[in-house]
Amino acid sequence: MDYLKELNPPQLQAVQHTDGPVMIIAGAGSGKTRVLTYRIAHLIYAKGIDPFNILSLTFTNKAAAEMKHRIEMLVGLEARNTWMGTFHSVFAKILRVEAGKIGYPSNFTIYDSDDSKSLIRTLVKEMRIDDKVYKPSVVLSRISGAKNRLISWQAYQDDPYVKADDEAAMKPHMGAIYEKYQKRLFKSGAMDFDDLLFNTNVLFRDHLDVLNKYQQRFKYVMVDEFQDTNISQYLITKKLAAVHQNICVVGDDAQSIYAFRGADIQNILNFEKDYPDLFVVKLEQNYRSTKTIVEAANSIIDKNKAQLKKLVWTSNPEGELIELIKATSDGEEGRIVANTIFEEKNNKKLNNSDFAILYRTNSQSRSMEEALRKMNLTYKIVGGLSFYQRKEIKDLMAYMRFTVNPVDEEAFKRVINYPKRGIGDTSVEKILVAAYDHDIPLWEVVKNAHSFLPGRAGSSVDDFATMIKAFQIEVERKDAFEVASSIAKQSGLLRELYEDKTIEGLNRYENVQELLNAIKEYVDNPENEDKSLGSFLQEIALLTDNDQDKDKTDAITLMTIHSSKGLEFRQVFVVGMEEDLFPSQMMMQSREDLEEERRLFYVATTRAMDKLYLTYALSRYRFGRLLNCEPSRFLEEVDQNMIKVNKRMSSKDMPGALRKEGLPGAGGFVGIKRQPESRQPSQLKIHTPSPDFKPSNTNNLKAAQLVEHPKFGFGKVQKIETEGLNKKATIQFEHFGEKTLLLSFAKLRIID
DNA sequence: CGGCACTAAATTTTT
DNA sequence: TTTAGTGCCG
Repeated sequence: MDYLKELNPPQLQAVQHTDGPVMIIAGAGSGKTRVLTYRIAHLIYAKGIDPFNILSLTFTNKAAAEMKHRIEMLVGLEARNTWMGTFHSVFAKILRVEAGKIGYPSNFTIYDSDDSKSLIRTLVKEMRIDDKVYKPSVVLSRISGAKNRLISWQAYQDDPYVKADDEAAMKPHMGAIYEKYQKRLFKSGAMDFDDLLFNTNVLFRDHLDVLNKYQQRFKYVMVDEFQDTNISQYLITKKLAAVHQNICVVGDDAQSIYAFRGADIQNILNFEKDYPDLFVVKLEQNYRSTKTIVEAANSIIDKNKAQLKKLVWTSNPEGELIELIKATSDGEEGRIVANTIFEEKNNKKLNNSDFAILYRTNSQSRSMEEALRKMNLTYKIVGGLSFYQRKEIKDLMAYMRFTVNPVDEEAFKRVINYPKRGIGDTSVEKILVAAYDHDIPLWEVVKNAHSFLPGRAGSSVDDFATMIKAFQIEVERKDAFEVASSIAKQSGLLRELYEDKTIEGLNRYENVQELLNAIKEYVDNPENEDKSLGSFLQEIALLTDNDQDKDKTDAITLMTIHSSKGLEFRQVFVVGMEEDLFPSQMMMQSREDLEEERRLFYVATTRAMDKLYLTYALSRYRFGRLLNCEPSRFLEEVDQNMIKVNKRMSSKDMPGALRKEGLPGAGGFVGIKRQPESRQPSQLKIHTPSPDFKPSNTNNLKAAQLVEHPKFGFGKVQKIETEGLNKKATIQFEHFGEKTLLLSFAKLRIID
């Protein structure tokens, strides 16, 4: 077969070894997507496998779409029948079909993290506990962490170690919030992102007939970006593949950048244990980048201790040296980048789309945008504040959500008094309390508002209910687009925006129109069989605008390094190479965190095909204040032979020299010295944690290590045990005796 | 109940 | 710097 000739030997092995468990370790730029698509094509072509029996899981909708497209080119339209999508979207679809089995309505709402946080905020308020201690984001990430490890709220509360940890962290109500949160979600007919995976696990655990159905269906299972899977995801795939054992995972431990979200590199290591007859292939030849870039990237990742050994190499030409650029301010950094792109475009006859500007945090896009605009360079921003996070979009979506699922509390709170219809906070509160006290569905209260709310407010709610009922009737008869347009008009939302003649108001109005266009597109797309509003909502909940990149215009791409994974560009600028920004200060709590940041840097550098630029500024606006910055430690970690310092810099300003002597003044400002290496607090405090206490990542904690616990003080690790999914450490504390703590939750600082 | 003015917090990454 | 949340007054 022709297509097999286009593959190198390891790639060929990966494609042809179709049966049994397979792990493909794919270095950056090693043709991973090609292998995956060819493998699927091979299954269909050569092995005669029905596309219906193939499941491929990815992490982003974009990756799924891209793969689908490429397979279609190889195999033709039949490829549409393979199941391909993100973990979240595939299992949301399955859950939608099977929802009744676990007590959910099939039109359940999917809460995004804003909804989740808002719910947590109300719960904390209701419980009358300190909202400074129980910040929504903190609580949510704790709950999310538990769910990713498949710890239910019951298990959470039953575990004495978890309790001890929460108490030690001065957050004893965490378990109670978790419980209320889940119950409230259930009552609202809603699942958050983590529930989609958690509940799939529950479904497969409690309904073997359902599990069996999908096991039979998915004879071949493939997982892309395997290094980013969390335990919950891993167990789902493992269960699905348990019968046929045809599971193929593709990943690169060097590109694991989502540990903060529960991704667990252990999955890669465990994989070998779970499948003893595992077939492993390493793809090590890089087809993307120049020798310079590949070697520089290798020199970076070499600094990491935790990694699988592999040797990425390329036969591509040497290429240009990496350019290191110093700017005095973030503004100047932007101007230099814009100028350089302008020159390179002219010199090498490149398109805008050949360039990418990558940064650690979304907020850095601003100075870049300004500079690009001044040079009249077209750019597009990927990610950032999502289209779907805009208020006006969320408002209209909330109307639609509430129409389809009128017990959705978060949607209710958004729309009940917007546009203004004279129903204030007190009335809303009364409605919610009524539903809560009598334990009846929210919608029942809204429908019979007059019996709970006398007078004006009551009749306003009645009118509101009448309106929603009218929408619901439309949902029965019309497609998503017709209903959505009708909702936008009848609710008064469109009028409200139309009357706002400010520029932002105009923008908002246009955004709503854009959403309606998107719905029209959805309805008109023959691939979508179910054109109901409910179906659309389900789909849209898992979309981010990273996914809708149908831009035909030739534009420079601006995005975070995280969202750049899997992409490539001729020339790449990695900007903001500064200490505390990249590596991020928020991340710098342990060696593991630093290694994750370093992998992120590795991902950034390996996006470049021809040329890489690293830039940093000596000062930068943050929180509206001008701060002095220091070059990133990562700059020293790159093989210096691969770097040329931009002319603007004299050689004595090399980052190495800079770091030792502090920064020369930047426009009159004196560089700040890095925090003295204050790892060890010299004096032992017993009850109160050290002032600089920060929990370490304890994944690799070993016996005999010294640790500090915020409540129990200092201690020595006696032993580490693994019990199911959880690792426990027995620690002998200096003043508190021996304690056993659950590592996934214990806040421990490793003292090295 | 709604609007205005003040304060506090946010900028780590995403399904 | 910007946004979101809160409190006070009409």
